[in-house]
Amino acid sequence: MSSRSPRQRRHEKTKQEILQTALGLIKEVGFENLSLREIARRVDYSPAGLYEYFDSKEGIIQALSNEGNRQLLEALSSIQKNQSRSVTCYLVEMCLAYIDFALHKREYFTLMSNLPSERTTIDEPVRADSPYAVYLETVQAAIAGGEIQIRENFGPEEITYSLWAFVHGMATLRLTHLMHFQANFEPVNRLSLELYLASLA
Amino acid sequence: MSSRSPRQRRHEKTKQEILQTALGLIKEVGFENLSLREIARRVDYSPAGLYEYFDSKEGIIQALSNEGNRQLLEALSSIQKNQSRSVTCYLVEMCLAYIDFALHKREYFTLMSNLPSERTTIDEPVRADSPYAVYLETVQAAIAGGEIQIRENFGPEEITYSLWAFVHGMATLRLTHLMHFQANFEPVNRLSLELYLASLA
DNA sequence: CAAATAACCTAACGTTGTTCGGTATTATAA
DNA sequence: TTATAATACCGAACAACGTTAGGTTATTTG
Repeated sequence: MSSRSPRQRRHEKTKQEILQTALGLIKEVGFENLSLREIARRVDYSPAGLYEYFDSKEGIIQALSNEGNRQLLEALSSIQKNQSRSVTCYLVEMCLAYIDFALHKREYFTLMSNLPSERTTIDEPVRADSPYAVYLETVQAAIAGGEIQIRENFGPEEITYSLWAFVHGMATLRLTHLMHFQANFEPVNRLSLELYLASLA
Repeated sequence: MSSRSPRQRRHEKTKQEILQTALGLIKEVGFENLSLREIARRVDYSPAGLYEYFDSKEGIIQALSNEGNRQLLEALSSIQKNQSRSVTCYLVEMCLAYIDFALHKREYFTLMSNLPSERTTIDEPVRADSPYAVYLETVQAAIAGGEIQIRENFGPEEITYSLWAFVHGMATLRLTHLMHFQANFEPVNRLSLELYLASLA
């Protein structure tokens, strides 16, 4: 698992320390105020020293985005396993889990929102380790089980996209326009999603 | 309409020139790379000179956001007048207009996405000149016409919110994650929205 | 033990947003 | 019309930023 040489181990360790510090800093001051120099101060390095571990500030952000993607993937996958009802029910829970992740790990979410997918065409394969893939898989299971019907120009990918857009909208709205709105959106979100999924049957 | 004194007129004019220059700059280099000094270079002012017209860089962004809000409002309102079918049909077109605005005037849209609403509670009144108000009005018309049914914990505001989240998700996804995806999303968006609205009947 | 590599720092460069002090220019009031 | 006040504008500076170059020390490898 960990690299053999002590040096490589130390390297990996401080790399993680830098990342965790950066994450905490984002939590404190927000993504747009993330400062490489402040990270350096907190890990007790000179600004230049960090460049031994990351190519640039953007590199740190990239690494954190990947980690966030991994965590979101994990959050979504754990839903699929822990329940045992209809597939559509899974779907709703997964959708709500997406929103939950956005709200409670917003340090990660705001990072990830700015990164484009490398898939440029419907013909290209879906990245297996993407949240989208998890949704797609579940939608396909729902179709196979007859819980969701496909239509003209509205196959599994289109359905998955629309669900993703729905929850992504709920999440981003909550974090931006509605950031100061005092209310629990979970019931409304759940109901909306259930209604939409019902219309796909 | 315009202020009486020549000085005030000139002031307003260069203010607009600054805003337009800033807008063009955002179009060129993106919001995150907007530079006050570069704006100053292009309008042939010293950086300090701009502070006679705006309190800060943020002030310029604020002004542009307001203008964007005005334009979005106009785009949405024009839908309502030019058509003459069912209210639900209006709604779909208005939703698609939101996405259209986001894609074709993304300089404005990206600005606006970062600004929080001042409404903090469901009890506070809705700002009349907000896109949300336009949607809400139309949803209420649809309810009054019997095209949409309200439910427990799912009144006009909740329905409007869910629609807004839906289209906002479609718009932001298209501009971030799916920015390089080569496809026309309009048919899928339309179909999704029609299905969702049908489930509200 | 020598050579090579990795780790780290100081100093600097070119940016950025913003403020201060001063100088013109224009409008207002006597 | 002239004195006073307000506006418009700029040069210079400040503090902060991301990044790079060059150099020094520590560690690993041959």
